[in-house]
Amino acid sequence: MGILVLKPAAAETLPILGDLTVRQAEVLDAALRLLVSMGDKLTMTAVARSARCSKETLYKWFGDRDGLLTATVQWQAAKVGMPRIDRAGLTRDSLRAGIEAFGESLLRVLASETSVALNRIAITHAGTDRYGLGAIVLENGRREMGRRLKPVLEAGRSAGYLNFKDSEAAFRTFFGLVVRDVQVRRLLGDDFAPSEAEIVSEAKLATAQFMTLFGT
Amino acid sequence: MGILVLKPAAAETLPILGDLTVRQAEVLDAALRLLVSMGDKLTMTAVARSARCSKETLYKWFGDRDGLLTATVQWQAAKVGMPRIDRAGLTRDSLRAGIEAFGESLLRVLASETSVALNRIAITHAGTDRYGLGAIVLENGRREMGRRLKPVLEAGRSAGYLNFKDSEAAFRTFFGLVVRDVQVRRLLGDDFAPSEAEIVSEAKLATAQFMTLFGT
DNA sequence: GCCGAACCGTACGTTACGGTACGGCAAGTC
DNA sequence: GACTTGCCGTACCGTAACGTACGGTTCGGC
Repeated sequence: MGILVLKPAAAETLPILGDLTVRQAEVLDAALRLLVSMGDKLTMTAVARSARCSKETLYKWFGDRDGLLTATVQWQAAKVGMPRIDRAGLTRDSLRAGIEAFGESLLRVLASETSVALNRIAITHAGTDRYGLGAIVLENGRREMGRRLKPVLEAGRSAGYLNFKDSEAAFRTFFGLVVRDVQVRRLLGDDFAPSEAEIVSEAKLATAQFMTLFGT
Repeated sequence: MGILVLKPAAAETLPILGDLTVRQAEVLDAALRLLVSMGDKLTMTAVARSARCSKETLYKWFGDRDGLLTATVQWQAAKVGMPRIDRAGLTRDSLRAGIEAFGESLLRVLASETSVALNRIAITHAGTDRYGLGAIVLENGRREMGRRLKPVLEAGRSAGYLNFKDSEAAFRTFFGLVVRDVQVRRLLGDDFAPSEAEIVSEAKLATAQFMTLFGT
């Protein structure tokens, strides 16, 4: 539906969102910047001006405002990279280091201005839009993180370093220990933001706590 | 500002928000119901119709749309009750039970439809409104919870049952252990919601984990 | 160098909603 | 019983943003 069935006649395409031209990607990047700075007050005219394209083109490509928003969110969500942890040659230390690095990355992303803006827009539209921005953010954010870390946790369990019943529950506990109230406070506009040093030390602490709870 | 300096000439007032008429409270209740069902798409006309009052009255009482929204959020936020834990005759068991009850209540509130709607609207408006809905929700929600639980944690430490440096950090960890990804997922429209039994058992687990990390 | 398609820039129609103005009514006061 | 007060109901205005239409322009293909 909508954006996913785009069939651009042009040449160069990007292997994402079901074929986007580079021009379309540029437009989405512009939209993303505006989304971060203007939030939901983003207007079609502003996007057109910022991306130096016509509104007619926007409507032709993305259908309507929701379509553009959806494409933009998907575009960014797909770009976010969570580290893939190496499972070969697992030791207690490498496991711990891997989990810690993952926690750092998680916290860094969730505290970022872009993530906050994206989640804001998704939350705003949650419940009352047909494209399901919330579902997209959930799928590419929280769910994807789970998919990345759980195999590692299970490998750690197989190696006898970790002890838990349900890897989903273990992941959710790790998520809670790392993120705590940071995301909600940022979403609500609390103007605190963890420094890079704090991100590192908080991820370290959370990992230590996680190992205390689930380590053998 | 705005709503807080209301000087209604009428007789019966409520000891909140700087004196509200019961009629005004009725209007706010109606607005709250509409806020839950319509979210940010709530319209002044709809509120007026639902509360069976005129738009003119709405504007006279609350100034403008943001004023009404702010008053509604404050109205509800002030109604939410977190348990005040008894600090007298503290034992290991009573401490644990108190923390656990607090966790239950916290989770129950944050997972509720009303809380989700309120936080959605506050997040939507965060950063770009002059009344600071986000700040209000933060102050009456997350902050107030901290103010309630921290004295208890400190009492537990004084009694030698708990061990931590910073009570704020300890509270944030407890928050993370209890809430985990529940609030964000609900905000994003994930249609899972913990049952009452799950709320109880999750709070119990989180408390146990918290005691493992900070208990003596 | 010509053709057609895609695209730009912009002006315009439409709609929805915030906010205001005004007539009427019911209740309390003198 | 006239006056005041507070509120309802509704019609109305202004603005802002969505979505469309159209003439002019670029650009790839031959």
